Amino acid sequence: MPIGFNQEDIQKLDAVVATRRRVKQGDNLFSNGDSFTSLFAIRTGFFKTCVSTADGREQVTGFQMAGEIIGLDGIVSDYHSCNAVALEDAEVCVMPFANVEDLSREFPQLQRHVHKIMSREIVRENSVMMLLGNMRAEERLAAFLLNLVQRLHARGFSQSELTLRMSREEIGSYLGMKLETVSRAFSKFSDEGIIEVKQRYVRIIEPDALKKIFDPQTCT
Amino acid sequence: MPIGFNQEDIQKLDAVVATRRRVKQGDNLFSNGDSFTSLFAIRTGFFKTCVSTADGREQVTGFQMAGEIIGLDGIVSDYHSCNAVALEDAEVCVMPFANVEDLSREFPQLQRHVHKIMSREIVRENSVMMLLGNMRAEERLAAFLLNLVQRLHARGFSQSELTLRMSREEIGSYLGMKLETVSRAFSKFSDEGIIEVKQRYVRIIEPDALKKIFDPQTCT
DNA sequence: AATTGGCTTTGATGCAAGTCAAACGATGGT
DNA sequence: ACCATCGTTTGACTTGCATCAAAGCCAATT
Repeated sequence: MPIGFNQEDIQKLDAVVATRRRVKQGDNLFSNGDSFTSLFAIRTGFFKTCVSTADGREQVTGFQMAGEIIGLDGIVSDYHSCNAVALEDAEVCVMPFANVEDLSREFPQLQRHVHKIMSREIVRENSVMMLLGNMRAEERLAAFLLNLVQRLHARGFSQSELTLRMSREEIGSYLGMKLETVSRAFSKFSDEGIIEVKQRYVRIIEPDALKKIFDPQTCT
Repeated sequence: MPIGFNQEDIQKLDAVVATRRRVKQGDNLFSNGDSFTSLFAIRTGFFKTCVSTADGREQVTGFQMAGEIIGLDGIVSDYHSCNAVALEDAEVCVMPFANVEDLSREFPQLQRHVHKIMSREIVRENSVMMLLGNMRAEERLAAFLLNLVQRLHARGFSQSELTLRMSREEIGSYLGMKLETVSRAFSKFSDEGIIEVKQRYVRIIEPDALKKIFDPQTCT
């Protein structure tokens, strides 16, 4: 929740949250084609969102963790155009979008907050397009790891250690590469002493080396 | 502008537009790092938006035509994170975002409209991610052409003929491929009699064949 | 302790797209 | 009309990643 509200406001703002909902690992919070009614704020757990073609190819469009909002894809056409899958047991706040809009009109701060969340998602997707369109496999993985660990750090976790919630295949789908290529890139980084990998546990030994792979110019 | 307003409302809504602005071909409407104050509605002309890395690689993130809104990337951090370049002489309506937010609070219809525009952009980017992550060169170009001609048709232009406003290199940047690969894909489609190409003029002879390339399953 | 199944790693090979290079074609200026 | 410039096409070659295949690792189950 954004800052700048008094006690009284905060009580009203609680009204955006209708209920909470638990989602078991592997279950969908919502699916492509579901009618859209609510945004979801992740309280605990970890999600992926993905779209798929008619012939079954799947593209992971994002990974979301506690504090992030999912469901924005549904606003435009009143039904969802992607799937949101829990990668571990999760709990979300259900925020009926009608409530969000009503209260946004009352509280400019909330209105601004909603706009920023949507804009942030647009900007994030811009940088994923850059990743997919211009970068090579190892650059993609380096950028991915740095982004993940940075977001986890902002939530109070370590900035050098993490446990991946997703498989090699899901990472590959997000980064536009095959699971074998993901695995090879992990092995390469590991051989070079940049990271330590043990299954889904990753420790970043040389963050600067990762940054350099991701962006060779700025990091001499 | 969305429907469902009466005469009086429409007059008030005119207040979102502060001024108009002309942008010459090749000029930037805004650039990465510019402070964000306004959204822009394209009246005439054609734009590309693009982001770039420190080492100079550029990724076109979208092409925008009359009636579309650009500048949404600036909301989250109050400065723009991409460049918007006019691909032909253009005119835009400048809509100071403060006005948009103020009037959104007054007119739920406008509020909804703004939300939908942002959501639509998120969904569009999702499908570009699918293109970049999962599709091969010819599929990407087929999808691109179909999307372009569909948007032009919605504006009253032909559904079988178009004049590209962008170079092979810009198409390639958008689709994550090199200009030579774009050119080869055009030549291939042309050899197969699916399209006719003469520089930037393109006539779609077999739209169904394009759809089939783009999505082999659903279009038997 | 052995078995099963899912995920991951590693190796060998093939291919789509990138790179390099040259020629061609349009366009605009002198 | 000519030339310079820029964008495009095409060909020959290279390469990074995908594909195919096999083996290894780990956790859960019997």
